[in-house]
Amino acid sequence: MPGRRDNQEIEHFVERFAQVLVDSGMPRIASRIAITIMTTDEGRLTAAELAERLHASPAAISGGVRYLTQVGIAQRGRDRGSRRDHYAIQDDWLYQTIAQRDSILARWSSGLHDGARAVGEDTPAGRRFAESVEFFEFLRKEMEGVLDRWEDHRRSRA
Amino acid sequence: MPGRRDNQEIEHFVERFAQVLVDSGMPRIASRIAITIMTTDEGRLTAAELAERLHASPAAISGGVRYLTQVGIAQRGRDRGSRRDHYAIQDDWLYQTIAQRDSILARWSSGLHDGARAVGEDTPAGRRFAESVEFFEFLRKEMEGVLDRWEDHRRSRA
DNA sequence: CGCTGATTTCACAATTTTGTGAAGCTTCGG
DNA sequence: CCGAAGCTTCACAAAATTGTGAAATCAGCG
Repeated sequence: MPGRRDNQEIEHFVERFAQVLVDSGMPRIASRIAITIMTTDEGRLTAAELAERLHASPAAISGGVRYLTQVGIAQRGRDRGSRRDHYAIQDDWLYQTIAQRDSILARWSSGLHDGARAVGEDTPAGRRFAESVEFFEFLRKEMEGVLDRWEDHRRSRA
Repeated sequence: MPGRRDNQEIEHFVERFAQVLVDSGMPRIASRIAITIMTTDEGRLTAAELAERLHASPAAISGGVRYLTQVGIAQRGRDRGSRRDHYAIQDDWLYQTIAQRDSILARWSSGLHDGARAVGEDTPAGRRFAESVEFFEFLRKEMEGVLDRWEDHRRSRA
């Protein structure tokens, strides 16, 4: 029967793509949780469902969702009449994650600025640092534009 | 005496900025090596000099420079008449590092594409994945433009 | 209120990462 | 060729990360 969900294939996908996110610095359990939720049509799961699908302990789920809610990727919620929390991700959480990279670029930029000061702005090494600062500042400005254009693109498609 | 190199301040800077790179996924020792070389006016150091400045073993240096040369950040070289290799970084190694992110975006994109297939392209979850694929493909195209504009900007300034 | 199920916290175990010391290999100069 | 300096490799130790089990806490319902 085509169109039937193949849970084993989904599990495989989750583990594989989780590694991609882990390589980008997201904690493993948080990556697995976020992707697993993303594979559901509703975009939400309870802690117990997550524990079952991921073969992980409630403690691990607890830690993972804490991370995800703190960085704004997931929100906790609870249905009326239920005792279980559920966790939902925004449809555009990957976009949000990329958008938040601006603060990372800022960190690089200011770090490099410190480098220029440390070695002396008027030295060859200092000029090398200054050049890098410029590059990262350029990047930050450009990324703004890129994200704006994506918004336009997306809206114009709807 | 102003303009004198303050080695202790430079050491502090190296360790601090190394953490920034580590958070972006670069191995610690490689980060420290790359930044230390960057703080020299010549843009190059020998393995022995690196070991001394970083208080690290020759083995650690060996592993670090192997990483750096493999990813194209540093090149090994040797002066005529010397027995020591030295390691140099490109002035634009940070630019190169960012430019290489394209392959990372590609990995995300293809991973998300797999996700759409795994859950079924015609499901709500599948559409969510498809949207993300589009976003990352958009990003890849835009980044090309951004880097080109940086090149122009840089050239026009020289 | 007190019971029950859900979630969090905490100490610890398993795993992974990272760097060291020592031995081995390579290369160059004599 | 030989000696020595420099570099690499390998087995292991130290440290950090990550997830578990069990106990504690919390929340809603009767």
